[in-house]
Amino acid sequence: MDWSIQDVARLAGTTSRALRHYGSIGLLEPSRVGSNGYRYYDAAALVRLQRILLLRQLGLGLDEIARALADDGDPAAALRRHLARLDAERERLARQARAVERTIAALETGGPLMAEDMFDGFDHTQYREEVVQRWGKQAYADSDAWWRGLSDEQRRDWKALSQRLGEDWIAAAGAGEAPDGEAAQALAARHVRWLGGIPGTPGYPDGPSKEYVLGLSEMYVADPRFARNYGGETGAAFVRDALRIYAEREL
Amino acid sequence: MDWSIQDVARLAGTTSRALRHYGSIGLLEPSRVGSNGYRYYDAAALVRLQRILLLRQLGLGLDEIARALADDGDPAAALRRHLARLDAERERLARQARAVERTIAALETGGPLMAEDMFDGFDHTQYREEVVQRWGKQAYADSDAWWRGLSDEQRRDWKALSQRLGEDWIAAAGAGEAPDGEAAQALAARHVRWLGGIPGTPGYPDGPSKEYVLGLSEMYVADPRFARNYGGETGAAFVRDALRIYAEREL
DNA sequence: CCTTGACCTTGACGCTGCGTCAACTTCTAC
DNA sequence: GTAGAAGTTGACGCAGCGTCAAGGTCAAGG
Repeated sequence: MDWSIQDVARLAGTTSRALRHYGSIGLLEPSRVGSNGYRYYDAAALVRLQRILLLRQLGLGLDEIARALADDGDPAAALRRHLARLDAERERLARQARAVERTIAALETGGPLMAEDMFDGFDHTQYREEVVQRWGKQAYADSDAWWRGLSDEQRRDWKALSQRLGEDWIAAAGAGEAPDGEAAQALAARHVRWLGGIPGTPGYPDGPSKEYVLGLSEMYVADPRFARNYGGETGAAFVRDALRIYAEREL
Repeated sequence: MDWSIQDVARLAGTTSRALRHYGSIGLLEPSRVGSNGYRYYDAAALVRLQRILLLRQLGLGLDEIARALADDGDPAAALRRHLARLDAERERLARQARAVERTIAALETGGPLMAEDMFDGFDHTQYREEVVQRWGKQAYADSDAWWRGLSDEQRRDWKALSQRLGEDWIAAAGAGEAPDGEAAQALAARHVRWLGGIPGTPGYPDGPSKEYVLGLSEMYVADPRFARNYGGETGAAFVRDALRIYAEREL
């Protein structure tokens, strides 16, 4: 008992083209192929197709569907991963929407700021190049959209927070604390939480990955623009050591 | 005073490939091209590039950016349209997320419902084919995701609401009301609001479009499955007439 | 038996916004 | 003069099919 490709498409509410596509990528093979090349599908194939279509409607990619439906795949786990992605995407869109709103407001009150924004942009892009190189364009665009979405007050708060963190690091280094000591490790934990609040950091929103923290801490030392925030080269080295220890222990 | 493609890319924080792409689609031409084929950009081009990149970071497509930056384009209007799209997309994702959550819950409590869901799906797809034909796959997928995202209680509520609407139509038709009378027009308004609550309807979430209402009302008459909900062919004709008048007047 | 029309096949381009080779020419500096 | 950096024009790749194109197959009717 089997059906032609058109029958199946109608039954399942999809198209014959999609079925051929699924066949060509090995996601759903016809149960039988006639000597004339016609594809035929049996009930088992239909069940599998229903599962595929359900997962598709929920927004999963075909490769993930394949993994989820494999013998050792776990559909529920795949769905949970997907849910996390959906939430992240939704947050991204929310940030972008806020950025768009503020841009509209700026356009309407301040006139065409889009040109005057230039130099701010240029200054900004000294960092951009590096961020993009190290962590990808998406990361930069995300964090930039996040920044644009903040209000002036929120930006002030953020700057103050960042500055206090820097000052505390400098103070700790100046006080002769040990990088693996309690004070430095507490600062490291604060630093990682602070990082986690920046969208676009790899691993957001679960918190930054170990590699990211390690790479970043090296950058603090290597790059004078960052090092300056932590009291120059020696201060940055202290930050790096403390972060490295923290990352190895906790991440 | 102009810059090479690499200079511009670095200054603006993008890549030479992107600049060439913008050139090839006519979005940003170099201000000058050397006899050797090298591209050079002047300050005006840089300003335009900054605008382009700003809009890109806000998520606009290149074609919309082109329109927004054209002489007769309105950047603020483009941004507002974009904002509406962002919100719609966010809602879509929210619905999809809810659907995913419920599917996870169903998977974990009821075991593998994904197969048993089949027949419900098959029954469902009697309509699917037509909905897809008339209003596109996206519309169907949206409304299906919406339906899956509802709780059992919400579904009961929805069904009750729909049924009451149908009963009220039948009652009005039976009472000999005129399609352009106050009672019928009030029902039509209710009907349109009811439609507007179904995601995936063309025009959602602003309310259904006039064409959609007109087309749908014809379908109520033509298709016995829908006509049944409104008291058969004569009842459906009454609904159609009332809706048509309402649509012409109000939409 | 032949035609018509519905249904099937494989193959290939299109969409979005570039990243990423590839193969070559040109400029710059030593 | 030559290495190396930077420039050029193609062209493929990605996700998931939609959409021709060109042609073979099959059931029904004249």
